[in-house]
Amino acid sequence: MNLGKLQQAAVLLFAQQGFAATGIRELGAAAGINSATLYHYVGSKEELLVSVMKDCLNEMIRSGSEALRKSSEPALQLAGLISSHVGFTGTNQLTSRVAEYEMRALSETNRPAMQGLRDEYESLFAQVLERGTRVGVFSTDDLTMARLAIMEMGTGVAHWFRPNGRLELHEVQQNFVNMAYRVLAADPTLLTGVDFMVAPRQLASEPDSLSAPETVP
Amino acid sequence: MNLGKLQQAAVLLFAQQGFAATGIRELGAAAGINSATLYHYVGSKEELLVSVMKDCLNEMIRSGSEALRKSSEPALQLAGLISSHVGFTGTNQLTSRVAEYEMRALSETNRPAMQGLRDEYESLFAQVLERGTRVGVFSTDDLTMARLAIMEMGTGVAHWFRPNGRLELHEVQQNFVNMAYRVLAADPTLLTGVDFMVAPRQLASEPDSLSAPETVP
DNA sequence: GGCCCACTGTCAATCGTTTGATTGGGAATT
DNA sequence: AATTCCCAATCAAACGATTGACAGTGGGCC
Repeated sequence: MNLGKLQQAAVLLFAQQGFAATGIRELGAAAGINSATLYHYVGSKEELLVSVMKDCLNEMIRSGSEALRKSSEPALQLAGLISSHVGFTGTNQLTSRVAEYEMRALSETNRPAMQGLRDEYESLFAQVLERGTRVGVFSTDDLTMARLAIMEMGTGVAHWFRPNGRLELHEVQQNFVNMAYRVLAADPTLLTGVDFMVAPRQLASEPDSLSAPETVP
Repeated sequence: MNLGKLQQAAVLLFAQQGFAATGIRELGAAAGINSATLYHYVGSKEELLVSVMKDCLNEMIRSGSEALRKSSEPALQLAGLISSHVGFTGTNQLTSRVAEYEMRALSETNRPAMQGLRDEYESLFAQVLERGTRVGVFSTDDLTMARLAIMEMGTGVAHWFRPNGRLELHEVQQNFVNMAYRVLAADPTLLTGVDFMVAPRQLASEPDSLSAPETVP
């Protein structure tokens, strides 16, 4: 037993039922330990959620920043950033869903810090879009709305992507870069022959098998 | 006191803290009644959630279907459908957020019916996109992903739109239609001089004042 | 002998729900 | 018009169950 295993059990249950609806006895049972033993690994139920969210957001920021460093051209930076975003979201579906949905479950003690990380991550997109617009590679009626729309559609990948499904993750990444380019009226030929793809890392908190409820299609 | 007022109080609390984290005493206090009185209006806490979700999804389907009937041209139908979707989401932010987030809170008794309504709504988009692609007004690498992306970015409006903010709702509707057209490589001149806009209705469950937590920007 | 890890058992608090009693005003009957 | 009746609306109180949390205990392992 270790924190990672506990996080996995927590993420699975939090994603399925929500933080508030998940009891610590349930968490313990899923992790194979007694509910009291849980307090040897984490100080409280909320602290467990915080550890998951912190790991998630930090990795998103790290991966996104790494993507930005691969080029100085805004259009290519955006491609890398979206590739990172979609790749991470597809690889860590449940964890990123928990990090998105359960922000409201945090107490006033922890929320500002987590919201700060989220804001920091979103600012990566804002910066790239602003620079790209300034140098003229992007064109939109409203840059703020374009940013929100692009981020949101990437985040949505967590809701429907299935490994071993019709599409490989790298295809999804590529396609979302294309769609974002269209939204921004960016020149898609800028991408030819350039490797902007970022290989996503799987978090310790992400359950291996996606035993999520599956209404077989 | 009536069901609508109760729904409003419920939606506000469910949107802020989630269904599971909201107690019926809290619900009663917010509605100005005793927790026991609540059971004269609804059979259970879950039934209260179901009534909200049912009203919400039914109105989304009704409004979307109405938009489709205003034209037989897929590109214009899509414009109306997106306008309806964004308009509804912006007008009923909290209600649609609850309907989206709290699907998992439903018991096995109620979830299939609600999920069925959601599927029915999504099929409106699928049909229009499929027809538009068939007649050649839309062009995408992957139609399914485009549909998911377009729907998701519209749904995201519930997360950031603020009445009396920088943008009017009709501007947001227009802009999202434009962005969807770009994603689908549709000809924007098809829209000139055509009134595809759908006026959104406010649900009884939607709280009037958006007294949501506001970290003043 | 120490040091972890895991257990049992228990705590007050809160959960969703039900009960029983009380109100007030409109409908029905006299 | 006066009286009786009814029923929706409301309440305080309490139900058993469950919650998050923790103190205390013991069994392995070094």
